[in-house]
Amino acid sequence: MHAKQSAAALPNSIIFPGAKAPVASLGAEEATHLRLQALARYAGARSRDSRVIDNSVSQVVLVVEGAVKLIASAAAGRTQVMGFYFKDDFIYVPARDTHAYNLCALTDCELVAFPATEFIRLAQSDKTLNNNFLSHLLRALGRCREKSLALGQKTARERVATFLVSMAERIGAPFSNGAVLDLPMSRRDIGDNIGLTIETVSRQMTELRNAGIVSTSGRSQVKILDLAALKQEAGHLPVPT
Amino acid sequence: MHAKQSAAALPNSIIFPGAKAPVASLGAEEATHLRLQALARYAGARSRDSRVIDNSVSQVVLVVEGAVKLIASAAAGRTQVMGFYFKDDFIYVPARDTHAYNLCALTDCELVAFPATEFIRLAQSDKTLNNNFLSHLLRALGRCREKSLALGQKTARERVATFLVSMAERIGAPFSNGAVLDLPMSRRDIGDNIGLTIETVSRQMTELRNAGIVSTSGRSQVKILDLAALKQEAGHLPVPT
DNA sequence: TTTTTGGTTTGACCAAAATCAATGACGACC
DNA sequence: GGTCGTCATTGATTTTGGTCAAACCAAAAA
Repeated sequence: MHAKQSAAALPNSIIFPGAKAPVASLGAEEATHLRLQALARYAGARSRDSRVIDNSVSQVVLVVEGAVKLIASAAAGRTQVMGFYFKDDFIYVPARDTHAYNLCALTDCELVAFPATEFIRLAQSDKTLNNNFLSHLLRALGRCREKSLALGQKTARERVATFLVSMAERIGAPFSNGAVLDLPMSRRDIGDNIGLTIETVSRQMTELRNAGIVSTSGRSQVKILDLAALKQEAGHLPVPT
Repeated sequence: MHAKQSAAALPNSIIFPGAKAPVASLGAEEATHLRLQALARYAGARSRDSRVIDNSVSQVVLVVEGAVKLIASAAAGRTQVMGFYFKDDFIYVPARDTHAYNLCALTDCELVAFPATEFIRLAQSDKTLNNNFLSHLLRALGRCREKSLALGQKTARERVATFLVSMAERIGAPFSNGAVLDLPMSRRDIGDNIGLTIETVSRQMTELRNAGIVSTSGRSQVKILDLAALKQEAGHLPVPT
C-alpha cells in the first residue's frame, strides 16, 4: 500500500500535530470522539499517489489537508474522475470489489479513513454524527445529480464554465469581481471529470480567455475576471415552472 | 396540485386497501409504524401527471405501485431524467427551490410521500429505519456515480446497452437466456436519461436488433435475446488493478 | 372500421467534439 | 542557467451524434 510508504516519508508526528483536531470537524459529541479515534486510520500521501487508502472495504474518508480525486475505471483504460475533494470534505469510497473506485492524491495530503460499516454503527449512537453523515450524503447525491445533468445535457463550453464556477466556490480566493484559483489537478483530470478530452478543455479555456472572462498564468493559476459572465456561460438557471 | 385531483379519480380506498402495507416495506420497528403513518401523504397519480408530489419541501417518496421518473430541468427547456423508479423503490426528492427537480408519473401509480426532515428525525429513533434509509442513500449515490461514468465516458451504443441491462435487472421477466421488458417510458425519456436524442436511441436500438441481440414489438416491448452480448456492448468491466 | 394523433423510425445533412499530429511552454533536475 | 520530460496548446482531419425532415406505425378516438 502506497500510503504506508508515504506515511514514512511524511511522518505522522508532522502530519498530525494533534490527532483530535481532524476528528473534531465531524462535529460529534465528546463521548464519540474517543471511539472515532480508535477507528480512525491516518494516512499521509505524496502527490500523485494512487491507492491512497485501503479500500478493500468501504471507507468514509475525511480530507484533513491537501486535495484528492476519486476515480472510477471503466473498460479500455477509460477513467472518470467522480470528484475532487479538499480540506474538510468527506468522501464515501465504496469497496473496490463492487466498483472500481480509487482515491488518488493530487497534492501531498493528509487523510483520516474510517471503515464505513463501523463508522455507520458508531453514528447510530450519536445523533449529531449521524445527522452530519446523512446531510453529507444528501449533498453528495445532489452534487452527483447535478453532474449527471451537466454530463447529459451541457455543451463543452458550459461544462468547462460550470467546472470553473464550482472550483471558484470551493477553493477560490476572492479577487475583484471574480476569484483566483490554483488548480491542483491536470487538464486530463479536468477532462476526465467533465467528460471531455484535454484538447477540448484547453480550447474552451482559450475561448474563455479570449472572451476576457478568465486569464491564466502558468499551468495551474486561473483568474476569474468576470464571475457573472462565467455563470452565464455555465448555463445555470433552474427555472421552477 | 395534481395528485389531489388524481386521488379523486382513483379513490384512496381502491389504491390503498390497507394503509399499513406500503409503510411496512420500510422495515421499521412496530412502534415507528404509527408515527410514519401519521407523517405519510398518500398520492395516486395518472400516467403522465407531472408534479405528482408536493415538493415545496424535500420529500422521501416510496413507490407502492407503478412507475415514475425524476426529472431535472436546466435552461432552454433541456431536461435530464435523473432516474426511473418502480415498485418498492424509494426516492429522495429535494425541495423545488434548491434544484428544479420534479417527479412525474410514467404509469398510473401509487406513492407515499414523507417530508424529508421529519422522516429523518423519526429515523433517528429507529435503528432499522435509519439503516434502511442510509443504505438506500448509499445505493442511490452508487447508481448516480455509475450514471456519471456512463454519461462521461460511454458511447451511444454503450449507453443504450447499459440502460437495457439495467432495466432487465430491475423490471425484466426472465426469458430464455435474456429477459422480456415492458418499458413504461418513451424514447424521449430514455434519451433524456442517458444523454442522447430520441433519434440516436432509436438508431442504436435498430442496430442492436440487427445484431440479433434484442428484438422489439410494439413501442414498449423489448426482448433481450442475448444478455451476455448486451453486457458486452455495455462495456461493463470494472477491472481492479 | 376509419381516422386521427402522437410517438417512432429512417434518411440526408450538419456541427461539435474526438482524434491525430506538431509545436510550444512550464517546471524539475542536473 | 541549460536540458529534458511532461503537460498544454494549436491546427488539420475524422467521427460521432445532433438536427431537420419525411415516412411510418401503433394506439386511441370517432
